[in-house]
Amino acid sequence: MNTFTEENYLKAIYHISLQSGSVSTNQIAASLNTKAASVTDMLKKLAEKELINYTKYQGVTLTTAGEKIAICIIRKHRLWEYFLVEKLNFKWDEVHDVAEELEHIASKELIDRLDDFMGHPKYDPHGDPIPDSDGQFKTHELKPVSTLTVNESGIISGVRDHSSAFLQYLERMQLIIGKKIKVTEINNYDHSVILQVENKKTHISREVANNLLIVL
Amino acid sequence: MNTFTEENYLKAIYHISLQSGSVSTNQIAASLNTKAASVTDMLKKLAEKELINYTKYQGVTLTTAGEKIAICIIRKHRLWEYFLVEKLNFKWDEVHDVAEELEHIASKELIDRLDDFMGHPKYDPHGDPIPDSDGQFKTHELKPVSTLTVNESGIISGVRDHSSAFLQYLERMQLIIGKKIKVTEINNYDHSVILQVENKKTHISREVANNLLIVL
DNA sequence: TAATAAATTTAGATTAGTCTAAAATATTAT
DNA sequence: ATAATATTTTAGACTAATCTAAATTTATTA
Repeated sequence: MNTFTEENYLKAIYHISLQSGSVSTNQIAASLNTKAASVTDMLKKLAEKELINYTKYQGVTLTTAGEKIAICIIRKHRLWEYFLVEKLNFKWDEVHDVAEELEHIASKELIDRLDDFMGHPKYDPHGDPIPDSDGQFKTHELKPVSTLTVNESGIISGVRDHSSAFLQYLERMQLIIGKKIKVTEINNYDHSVILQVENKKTHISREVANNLLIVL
Repeated sequence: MNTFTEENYLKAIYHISLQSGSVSTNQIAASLNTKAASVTDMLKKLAEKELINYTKYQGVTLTTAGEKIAICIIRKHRLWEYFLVEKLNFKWDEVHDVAEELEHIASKELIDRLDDFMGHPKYDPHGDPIPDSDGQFKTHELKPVSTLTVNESGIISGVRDHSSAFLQYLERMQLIIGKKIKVTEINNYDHSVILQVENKKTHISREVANNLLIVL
């Protein structure tokens, strides 16, 4: 088996590669709050175990084996987040750190039973898809609110920023997963957006519109 | 905070001291499957942190601070065991190893909410008491079946051996927590015991009778 | 009570993960 | 194309936890 640290590196590489394809040493260091030198050491170790493809100075990609582990960790993370919110009444901005610990509990039996217990949820509390026990998952077609034009509408289905500051802001604004929104106005000057949410109007900045995701 | 390893040492010291008062280096080494030399190193570290009272060659006891941590770990272990059995349908002989991992999740909030979720259970699946969030707990007066005389009866309420072999044996024999038993015969030669359990008679060895605990 | 045995501690090494500072390589901009 | 800059790697050191082997202390027993 792999150490917590190895698992965290694989997960970080997976997440970064979803956005930028190949992954650099510095990106990993930034994402894990560590130093580039430490990352290099770990990359050698992971390459030795054939969990990543690594050539000096050229960045890394996950091997099939490495990706499988990364997805397994993500499955665990998201199932635990779902559990914490749905069963233990945590708020969606409070669960990340605890799930970071829980995701490293090894037992596959545990996570599959937890999945059963909760009825095989497809999305976690932030709208991210939960891989099934074979690592399969489907993301719905998500678009930032900022890509909508006036009169277009959609259903809030995810976030691009998972920080608790952002999540708390959304909760305060009642911009919650599952709610239907409609763009009623876009400010030409600062690109801020006015939304119709149920019977209220809500004004959000371009930055918020960029980080709030909907399905049409 | 303390490392997993430190927590495991404190827990081991706590458990051993319940049975034998003061705790020796070798007892700890045996209990943690490690070597006496490693234990000595850790004892110095724990003494440095004032979690144990330690004088060279004289064995150790927990300080108040150390005991508090040990009880907190035990609370977590037992609550998770309860969760695994009651909510996720694990068998009572399957939960120990997973709980050994789960008990090291730091969040106090998590464990208190888990406790709420399950309705503040007082005993874990093996009959061991679950400390409350202040570390308080009461053990019921447990006696081994082997201390009963003919015609005495009691309710199965705990075990002294937590090995899965023993737990599986008890399950197969339907000697399950909560069941009422009555001693109908004691064999003078090998001290084996015949029990009346519901409408069946069950014959158990002295060793089993020693490790099976009842309340009167 | 001295000799032997058992338990414990010290000394010195090892592994995993991390770090800083310096060296090597890659990228960019003139 | 080459100098300047940025990125990455290496070298060497540190901490936590472990180990074996040797030394020391305590306990036992003859």
